[in-house]
Amino acid sequence: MSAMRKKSGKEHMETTGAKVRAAGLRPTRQRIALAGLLFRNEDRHVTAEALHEEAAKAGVRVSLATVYNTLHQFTQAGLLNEVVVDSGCAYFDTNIGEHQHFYVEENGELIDIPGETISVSNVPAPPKGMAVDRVDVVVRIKRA
Amino acid sequence: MSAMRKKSGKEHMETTGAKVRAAGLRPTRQRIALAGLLFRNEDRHVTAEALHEEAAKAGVRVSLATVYNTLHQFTQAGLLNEVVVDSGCAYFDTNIGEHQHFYVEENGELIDIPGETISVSNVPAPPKGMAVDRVDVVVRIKRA
DNA sequence: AACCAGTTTAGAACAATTCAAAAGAGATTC
DNA sequence: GAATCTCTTTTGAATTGTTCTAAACTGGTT
Repeated sequence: MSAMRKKSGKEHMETTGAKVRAAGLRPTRQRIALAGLLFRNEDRHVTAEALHEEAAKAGVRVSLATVYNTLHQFTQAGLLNEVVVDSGCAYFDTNIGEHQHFYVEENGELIDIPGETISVSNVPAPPKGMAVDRVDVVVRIKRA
Repeated sequence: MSAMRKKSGKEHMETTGAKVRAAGLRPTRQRIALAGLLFRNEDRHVTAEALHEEAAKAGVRVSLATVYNTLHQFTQAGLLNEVVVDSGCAYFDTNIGEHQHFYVEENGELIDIPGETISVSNVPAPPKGMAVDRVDVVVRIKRA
């Protein structure tokens, strides 16, 4: 994942289309464009609003509703992870591997912490009939 | 904290008033009533809406705006902890000690995990100029 | 080219939360 | 105990982030 070769523009569009298709989603103009923005370079953290703006700036006309739909579909398909760090605003992370985050409360910025770094031990067994879905760790930081 | 003796009704009101005053807040009827509901028995997790309803049922007339204000003031005063587990709804926890949570995604229920149970190690140093405010661990669980 | 199911769109609807202005109530002073 | 001052509460409107809806559109197939 982190050892990802940079792709040329055309090559990128192809892999992007394939990615959408592989997720079982019809490769529409909008989904390909959004996937293009999301999976272009390194790992990213976006909000729906931010991605919507970014698409607009890139000259792609997509409605906000579609951005929301697409982010959720990608998440469901395992292409994105939803990160909850703030009630009132949903973040989506292109890094789908096991890892954690620094959250800068001041400006809402998210920073990845590689998955091998932090270790969480002694997570107790959940109540009868329940199973652990995932363990989220958020390190909230502020100006020193 | 957990070895808290149960208080009689009157005694409870007194300690409640004192608690509000000690937090540097004027002990108004509303704040005392809400503190009364919050710090009555064991640890609790509430949303603003839930506490508002609860107050109504208890015959206390408080506006929703005041519930929000009060929850935030109590949080700022260190009487409550805000727990972020769901974008779209804020939880407040009367347990202000170091501890973590199970979060039942299905119904939005929060369950305390005692502070000594889970251990998180190797939290990396935050970026230059930043300091760790706190480390939140949420164990998301679902029906097995 | 025609067709259908799946998509997108704009705008309305919604839910949680905050804001603003006016009325109300602790605390303090006389 | 009334006047007063400041902090609080209230109501209802405003905001924000997100979802819904119905109609228009489009990718894929025939």
